[in-house]
Amino acid sequence: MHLEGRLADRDSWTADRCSVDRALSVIGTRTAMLVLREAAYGAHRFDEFARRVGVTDAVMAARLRQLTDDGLLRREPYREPGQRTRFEYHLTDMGRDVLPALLALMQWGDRYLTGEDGPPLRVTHMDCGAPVTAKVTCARGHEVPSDEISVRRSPRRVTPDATP
Amino acid sequence: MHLEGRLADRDSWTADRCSVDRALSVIGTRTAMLVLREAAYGAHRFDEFARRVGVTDAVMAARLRQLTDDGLLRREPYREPGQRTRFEYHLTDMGRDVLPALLALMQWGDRYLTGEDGPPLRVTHMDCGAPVTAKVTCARGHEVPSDEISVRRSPRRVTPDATP
DNA sequence: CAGCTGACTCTTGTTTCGCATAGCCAGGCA
DNA sequence: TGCCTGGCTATGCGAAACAAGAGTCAGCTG
Repeated sequence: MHLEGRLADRDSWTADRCSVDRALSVIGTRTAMLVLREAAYGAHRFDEFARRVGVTDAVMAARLRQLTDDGLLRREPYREPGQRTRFEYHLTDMGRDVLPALLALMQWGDRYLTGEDGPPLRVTHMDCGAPVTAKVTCARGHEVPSDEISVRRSPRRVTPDATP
Repeated sequence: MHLEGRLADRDSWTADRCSVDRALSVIGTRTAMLVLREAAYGAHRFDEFARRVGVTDAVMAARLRQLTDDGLLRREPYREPGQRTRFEYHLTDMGRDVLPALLALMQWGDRYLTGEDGPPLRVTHMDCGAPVTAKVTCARGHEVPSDEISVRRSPRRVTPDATP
């Protein structure tokens, strides 16, 4: 990673409240990530989340509430025959877009933290059967190693008033 | 995401101690991620980490120790003229490979959690200048949306004893 | 030698996360 | 009516993360 422009002098700035930090304040807890994992696997209902994540209903209620408040889940009423109305939890676009981060974490864990019998799950592309990974790529399709990444400050958009 | 084979019956299994969970137990704290962010930006020395992450030296000492113990950082002695020997912290391969997850988080934060003035940093490919993102792709190069992802259990490799 | 500095370490709160337990409340069922 | 069940809430507790401040220790400088 190469810092460009004013960023190059690392003594002159800090990355406080950067996007990584902000993201972690929403999905930085273990249970938040695991709830999103289960939602990606297709879980929708309270008891399913609680059982599969392996937490008590109190913790799960708190986490589901936080994630809906933050906009990653959407509550939808449902009604089993002979039961009262309850709520299901569905991923919003915001929640679904955590998937790359989740896959990147899984991949890293697969690679460095599984015992000798390797990754427990295999993730593939349904259409072609090839294994799926989270890759760092540029918009032109190159896979980008860390030493080819350039970081600079976004230009402040001060309503540029595009004169022709 | 589609669960295949025995996984399809979500009542019959739970994903406890999956790779996501394992990964979170190593890099699941806010400061661990931020230390890796700074290391990716090129930080090496104790006071630089402490200052830029914005934590006390006590917390930083604990975090650097944990990350070196876990194998994400490597301690290397250095000596400033007229100073005693001190240590620098460098990313190992294991640490560098967290980058995709870090970028995915940054990207997600950029998209959903920045104020109206948008992402603070622009990340590009040095060679071609195109923006860099963490994408979910298959080995054949297709970009894979979440509904085209298939998950199944890895075949247990029980020393298959390949008889010809 | 005394004093200083930088990298840690130790101690003492405070906050947050998660667990355990108990209680609430709507509706079905006896 | 009373009981049961399943989401959800409330309270109290232990563990961990982090802050704040003091202490340690090696080696340089005066």
